[in-house]
Amino acid sequence: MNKTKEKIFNAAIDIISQKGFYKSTMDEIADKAGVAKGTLYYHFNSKDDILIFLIDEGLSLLKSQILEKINHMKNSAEKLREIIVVQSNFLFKYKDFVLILLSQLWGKEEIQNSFREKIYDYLKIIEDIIDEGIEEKLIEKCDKKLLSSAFFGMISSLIIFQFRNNDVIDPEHIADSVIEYTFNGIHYRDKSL
Amino acid sequence: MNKTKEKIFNAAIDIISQKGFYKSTMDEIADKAGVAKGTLYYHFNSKDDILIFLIDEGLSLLKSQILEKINHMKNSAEKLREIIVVQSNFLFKYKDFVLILLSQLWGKEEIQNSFREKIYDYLKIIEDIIDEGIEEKLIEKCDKKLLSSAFFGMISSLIIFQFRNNDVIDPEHIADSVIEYTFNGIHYRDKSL
Amino acid sequence: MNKTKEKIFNAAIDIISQKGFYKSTMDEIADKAGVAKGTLYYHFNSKDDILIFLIDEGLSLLKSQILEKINHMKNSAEKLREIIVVQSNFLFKYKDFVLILLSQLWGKEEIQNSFREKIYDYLKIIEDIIDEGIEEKLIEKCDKKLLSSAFFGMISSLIIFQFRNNDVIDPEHIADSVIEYTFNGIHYRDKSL
Amino acid sequence: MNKTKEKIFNAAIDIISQKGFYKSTMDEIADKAGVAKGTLYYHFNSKDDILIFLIDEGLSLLKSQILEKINHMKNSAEKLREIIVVQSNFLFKYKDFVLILLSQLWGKEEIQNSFREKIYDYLKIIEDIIDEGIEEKLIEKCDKKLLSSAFFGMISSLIIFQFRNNDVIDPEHIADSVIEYTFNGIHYRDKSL
DNA sequence: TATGAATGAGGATTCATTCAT
DNA sequence: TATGAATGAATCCTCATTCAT
Repeated sequence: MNKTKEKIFNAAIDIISQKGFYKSTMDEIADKAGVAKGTLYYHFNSKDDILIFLIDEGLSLLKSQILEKINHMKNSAEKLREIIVVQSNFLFKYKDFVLILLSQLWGKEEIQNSFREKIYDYLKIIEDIIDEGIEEKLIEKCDKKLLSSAFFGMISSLIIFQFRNNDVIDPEHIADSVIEYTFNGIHYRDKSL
Repeated sequence: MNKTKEKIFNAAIDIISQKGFYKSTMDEIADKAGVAKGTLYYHFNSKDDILIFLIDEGLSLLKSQILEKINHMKNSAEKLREIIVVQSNFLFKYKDFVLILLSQLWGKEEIQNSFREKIYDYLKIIEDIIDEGIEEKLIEKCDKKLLSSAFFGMISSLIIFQFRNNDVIDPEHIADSVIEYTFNGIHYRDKSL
Repeated sequence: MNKTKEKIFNAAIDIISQKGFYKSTMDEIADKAGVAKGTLYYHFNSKDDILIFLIDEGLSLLKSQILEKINHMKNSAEKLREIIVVQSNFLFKYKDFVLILLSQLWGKEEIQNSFREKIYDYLKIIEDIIDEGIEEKLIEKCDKKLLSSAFFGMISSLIIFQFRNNDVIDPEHIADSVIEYTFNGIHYRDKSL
Repeated sequence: MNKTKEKIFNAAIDIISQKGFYKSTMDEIADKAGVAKGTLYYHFNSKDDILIFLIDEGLSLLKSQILEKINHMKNSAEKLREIIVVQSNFLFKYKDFVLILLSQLWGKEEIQNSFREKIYDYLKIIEDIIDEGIEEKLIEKCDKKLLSSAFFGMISSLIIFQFRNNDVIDPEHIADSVIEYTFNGIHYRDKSL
């Protein structure tokens, strides 16, 4: 990504997360990037193209961060814990990107189908780990597709929690809570025994 | 809601869930509803106004369905189970509405803030039950705001799971799995003992 | 004019003078009049028709007020003086009507041509008096059509003066000044002689 | 003003004077200007903005014409005469502009208030000269604000006279008559003495 | 006489995209 | 590579008018 394209990339994240994809205009993005509108079309084929590029870059980053971390781990439960941590941190570091992504997952149009396909690729990573965990008897038998969806939705929607609390929350706390919740559930267990 | 307004309401749900709010046009909605474009504006102030009305009606329905069910329940764990069941069923029965709702939760504009406020109201119901459950020692101590967000996100995102499986899924199965997951977590427990 | 029509008439004057004819809507006029929109169409054929009725009624009133006053006057200079007084007072008493009238005199469309024709009828009254005055050697020979136009424009535009001074002006003072100006001009005359 | 903006400017004057501001459409103006509708919005923010630009340009031109002429005059009576001449000629040369201006002076909306403010600026020029004239004992003491309004209205409304006579009038004749009328009034004076 | 729900033609405005420079 | 003036299809919204009651 050269200098100009990067300026556009950052401006697009900024503007689109602020106003939503459809309410963002090429003018605004160009303005924010400090380039002429025509320049956008030199680097991207269309407005949709910018969005696709954004999503691809963001998801690639998330995937690579996760794979890098869990690469040399052996224990699948540990891997899942790490994914929760990485995804939580990613949520806060790249909040604007995540907002754009989440706003695009619910449509029935072709472009949104393609975004969901990319999410499925990501979920596959999680599913594979769940599989491992089941095999290793670290994780209960379960519907792994269902679980990975739930897993993804649970963490992502925490961004709503973040809105509600005006951004003053601690990613560590979130990750810990989600790990506890995910592994042990909310059922009360008498610890006095 | 009179006859005409209801025709518009149904057409709007249909069109907007299909194409997304911003790609839906007033012409299409009017066409689908079988009324003239001007009639839309006789019953609603603006396109936004239709969306707001949709969200309000949908969330009211969900809330009333849940409150009706848990009204005469005593056990808070039972109540949470019921909420999972109702919300899961709602997800499948009113999939189109849920898609519209989910697509609107991630923006920073005033209208989306207002939608999130309405979600918070809904989450309050869940939080109160969690509180009860903690008091009754049926549920572990936890961050209830965080948990209710996670809870909502987990169930909602199952709609992605549904997309992935081309709609051939069983709401019962989903509800059961989510209940199991939520209460006991995914940690393997040796049942041979 | 029956009760309902009068309510509409007054509401129309009010709304149209406030927002201008084209920015006024039938809804607003009906609202202000306290009747249903359909009722407007029972009493008038169209929006234009309301405007025409307004102008006709207003100009008739002005004409009748003037004719009543100058009817038994003999001296044409006195008559002109009286016209200035009446027209000045009319300007302040029926300011809203005058504003509507003045806003309509400058177009090239058929309806505005018709309004100007009505103004010409009014100017004829003045011209005839000027004629008398010239014959009686009370008024200098002049282009009476030009003069009556100037005369009308001069008084009417005083409404601009009124705007500028936030309505706190004295019609008497205006009438006196215009009379003095009209008859003697602004040329300095040495009164010490 | 660049080439395209000038084309729009001329087209707007033409169309708006013909049909009135509110009955003129952006389509018509674009057509007449020989540009696409979007081009109008590249050069102006809105339809109102075109009107404001028109009024500003026209009044600037009138002011500069007058100031240029009276700049090196000493005698204030001469200056007033010159203003009458210039304004009369302007009336005929830029009849379309004057019609647009006059149609906009009578409303109570913000935009019309702003137009009147601009007229007040113009009237100030006249007032100052009246002041000078009074000081130099060339003009009788009078209410200069009232007089400048009357003065403006008198000349402007001659456009009605022009309508009435189907445009076949002589600006020279008008200017002469108005000068005579303004300075000496219409009172008969026995010249045989 | 009076109502007000429904209409639909009309108009202002937006904005992604193009292209000559 | 980069620009920005120009485009015009698309879209929201307005509002005078109609008509069944």
